[in-house]
Amino acid sequence: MTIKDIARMSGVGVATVSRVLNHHPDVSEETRRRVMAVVEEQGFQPNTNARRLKQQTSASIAVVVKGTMNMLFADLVERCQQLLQDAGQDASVYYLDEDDNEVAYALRLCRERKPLGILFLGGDLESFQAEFQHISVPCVLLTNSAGELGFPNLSSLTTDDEEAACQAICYLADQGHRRIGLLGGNRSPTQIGCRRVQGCRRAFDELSLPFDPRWSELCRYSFSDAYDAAKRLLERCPELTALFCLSDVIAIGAIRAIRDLGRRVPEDVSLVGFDGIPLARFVVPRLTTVRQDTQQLARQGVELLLRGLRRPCAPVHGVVPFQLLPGESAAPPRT
Amino acid sequence: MTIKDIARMSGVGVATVSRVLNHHPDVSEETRRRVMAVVEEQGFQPNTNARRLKQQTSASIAVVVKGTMNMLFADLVERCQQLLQDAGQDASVYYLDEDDNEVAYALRLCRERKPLGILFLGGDLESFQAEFQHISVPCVLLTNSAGELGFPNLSSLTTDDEEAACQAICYLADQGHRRIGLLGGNRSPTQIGCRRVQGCRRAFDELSLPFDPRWSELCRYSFSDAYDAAKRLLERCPELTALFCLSDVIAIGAIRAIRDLGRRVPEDVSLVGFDGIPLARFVVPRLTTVRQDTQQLARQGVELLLRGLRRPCAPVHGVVPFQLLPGESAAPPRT
DNA sequence: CAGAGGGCTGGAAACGTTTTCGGTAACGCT
DNA sequence: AGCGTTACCGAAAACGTTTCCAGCCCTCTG
Repeated sequence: MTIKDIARMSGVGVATVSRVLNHHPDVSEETRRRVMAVVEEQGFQPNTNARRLKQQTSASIAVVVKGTMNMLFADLVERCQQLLQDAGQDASVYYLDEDDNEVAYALRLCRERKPLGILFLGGDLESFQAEFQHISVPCVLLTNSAGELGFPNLSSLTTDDEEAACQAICYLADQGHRRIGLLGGNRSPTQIGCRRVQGCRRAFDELSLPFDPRWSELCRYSFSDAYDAAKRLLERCPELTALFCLSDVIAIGAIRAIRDLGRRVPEDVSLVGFDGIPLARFVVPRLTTVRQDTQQLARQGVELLLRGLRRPCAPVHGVVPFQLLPGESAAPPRT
Repeated sequence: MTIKDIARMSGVGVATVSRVLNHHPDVSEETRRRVMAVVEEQGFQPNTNARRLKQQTSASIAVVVKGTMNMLFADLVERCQQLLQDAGQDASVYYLDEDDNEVAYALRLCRERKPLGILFLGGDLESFQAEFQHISVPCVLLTNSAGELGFPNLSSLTTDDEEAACQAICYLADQGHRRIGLLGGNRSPTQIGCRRVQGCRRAFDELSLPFDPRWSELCRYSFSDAYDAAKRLLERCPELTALFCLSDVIAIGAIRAIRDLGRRVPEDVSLVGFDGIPLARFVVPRLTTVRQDTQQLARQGVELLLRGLRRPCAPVHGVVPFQLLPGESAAPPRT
């Protein structure tokens, strides 16, 4: 059953059927009705592949998730998918390792699947600008900023990582901590990790706190990597009384490590996380953390992408609010 | 950049390029090399839409995830997506609430998106047989069984929930527990919850353990719902010395509740979870749990679906192995 | 009444593949 | 030399749409 059959059955040309199906204005009301009648009766659905081949698009949105272990994204990807679906868009989700080059991946996607637009969840386009300029569909980057890059088809939405990290450190300092370690940030430090680290530095400076570069350990966003890194860090630097973890997942790995070292949270080591995933309220002890607003992130991000889809428009680089959420994992150090 | 360009650049016909790309045997080694060189150099990727139009195979696989909070699915969906992608299939993921009717949803998907096949992650087709019979594409149901339903286009893969639950209860009984509570199973008990509960009953019978219906509390697969349910259960029945939770997420919510009640895990209340999510090894205390083999589940499930895609074949209803993973959350009760 | 213009329509050319079918060259055999 | 076989290859016909373009008919204007 093709458009041709419909044309024959309703006594019109294929072009007219196509026009009816696409709600094209140039077709008389009477013809439209006649064609639609046949379409309905036959339960005809136009062939998606042919349609897409001709239109040179795949009619779906690609959601590229980088750093899949980060539980923040689980929430985010679900929200985005929901929102896109509500807007009548089909979304294909692609999960990438932290090691993968997301832009190269997206580029391949563009060639193979021809998505209408791309939603990046996490990832760091700054490192891959060269590749990115070959991507021409509208893109939105969530949880990271792409403002300085200045691509006309790229918007971004992020939490103010620097300020949030700064406040987290201040929170710990307020409690009396003076030797604060840093846990997280990729092996090859990403922009996002950098911004948070920078916030920490600013706090250290403002508060005249010491910072020894040895007090920092890089790790991926996974429980087990964080576990190992936390062990290394605390064995190397037992003088630390607090740790700022660049994500909640990392913080949870660290809690386990601290306990396995025979120390306690928060009595011996205080902990502040980042992200505010639902789990943070339920682990023992409850995490003190920076909550990113995933609802805003998803809502505005999808909005931005949809707008770019309708017609090209100037890129937006927004910041969504965060919230320091006190838990039980940070307390004054024992004297 | 099309196959035509590649043909021109490597001085062969389009048919030959196509043959090379499709690993067709009828092409000399020398020509193959020459063509591949150009393909690599240009980073050429054949147009999926054109390919699919010609091959008469359509669009993509729908992955319908029901019960998104269950962290087991986060892992599973990612694995499935990866495997499908490796097989050259595009996967669209759809997240559903536990309240949604997944079959009605899939039906709508079939009308609107025309997926090639459907992979159900979680969900309970038994309740929606009437709707399901209108779905004609090949389907695979993961983590639940659909054997008794006998649909020719529906395969399923599940852990032996009953046996696993039975072993979990035996494990607790071995430690000396005699008053064991049950936590989980949806408000409207799903098939999967039923099977686990049935396993428990069998264990109770075999071990001649008492079971008071008041010792069971239903809840969804979410931290907060589990938290509330655990509180209700333990306040109502303080005599319980152990809880079998129908998922790890529920167990984690329960741990929090138990602590907030001023009791300790495992000293006052022992806990066994279900699923074996990565997090289980990192929470405090480490969860004793039943590990479902997500790798097998995903691999075999995708395999089954792909086979059904190629040509209709008899449905398979498999069982994948599980493993009781001792942690620190279950210990002998204090006398 | 001629011509212009607008509303509808259908034919046909794309879109980028896969695959059939026939053709060429090389080779071995009688 | 003639023939059959084999190994490779290219032209061209699909696949089912969308869209450009040309054409028709009508109405309106001068």
